[in-house]
Amino acid sequence: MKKFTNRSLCPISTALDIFGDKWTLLIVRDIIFEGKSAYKEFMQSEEKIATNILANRLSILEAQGLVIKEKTTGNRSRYLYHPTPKAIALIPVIAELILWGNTYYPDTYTHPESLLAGLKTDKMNTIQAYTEKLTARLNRKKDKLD
Amino acid sequence: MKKFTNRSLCPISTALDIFGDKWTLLIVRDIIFEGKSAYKEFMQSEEKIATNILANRLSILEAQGLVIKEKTTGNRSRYLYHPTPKAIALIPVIAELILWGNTYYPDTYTHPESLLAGLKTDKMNTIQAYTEKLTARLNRKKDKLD
DNA sequence: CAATAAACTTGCATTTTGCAAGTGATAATA
DNA sequence: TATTATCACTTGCAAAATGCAAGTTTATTG
Repeated sequence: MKKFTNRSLCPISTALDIFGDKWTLLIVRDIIFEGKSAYKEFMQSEEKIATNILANRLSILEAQGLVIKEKTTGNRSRYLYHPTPKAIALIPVIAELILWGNTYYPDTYTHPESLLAGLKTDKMNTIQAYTEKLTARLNRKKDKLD
Repeated sequence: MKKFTNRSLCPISTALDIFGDKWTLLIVRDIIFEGKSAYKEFMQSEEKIATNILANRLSILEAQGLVIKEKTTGNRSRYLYHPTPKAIALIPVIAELILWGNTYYPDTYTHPESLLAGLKTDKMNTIQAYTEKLTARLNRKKDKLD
């Protein structure tokens, strides 16, 4: 089990204490930009995460309040992982990562392709659009529970 | 030795292949925002990086073209690590990390304190100011060599 | 009700991390 | 000039994390 420790009161190191590894942000990417929500879907990503690592990271994301785990009934996928506002707030971070990555490794690309294009031509609006879309979806979910 | 592998052509995963760990970005933080350049200075950071990890990460940063290692003479510090444009281009990523971290962990703070304040009140200008300052310093260094 | 599938868990070898101690080269000091 | 100190590491080793394959459990479909 990966243990959680706060190494300092630096916001950067605090953030890295949570997702400073090779896998966690890829799961967030899948949830936020690819609309994935099932365990199986995360397993299918190109980077081939190991199943025990995925289970571990999902539990950390849940414990840190970045995802909520929903139990469904009568469905093939029995659990669904949804982003919280705290995860949605990572969109600007990931957006800058995408731009940096593609600047220095130009043969990289995103799913969907329009994401990278959008960030290049109008970063602010692209970030805002994704943020609002996911926030709206989250609010609809919340309304249903009332 | 940590080995470098490209897990996919995703710009995010490509970026994480380089600095997807708990330490690398903290070294970049020290270089960029705290003006550190000597091995000893990195060792003194609050997070207490182990000396073998620091040596390993510096060699990776150098190999990936994020820092250049300068040999000095007649000085106390015999080697100095300077950021390349590729490292300077990480400023927006780190800036967003700072904002995210401080939003969800409000008792965190930055060195210098003005950095966090600046990002909160005028993100774009703060990023631009740091970028230009470091780029100018880099160019002065380059001129000297001509 | 048997077979399939989803979401894990377990076991184990390999790799990475963390900690302490040691080393070699240069620089300051007596 | 000899000695001491400092810097930038390297090495050794125990502990933790990762990667891979196989197994388990619960629900669902034919």
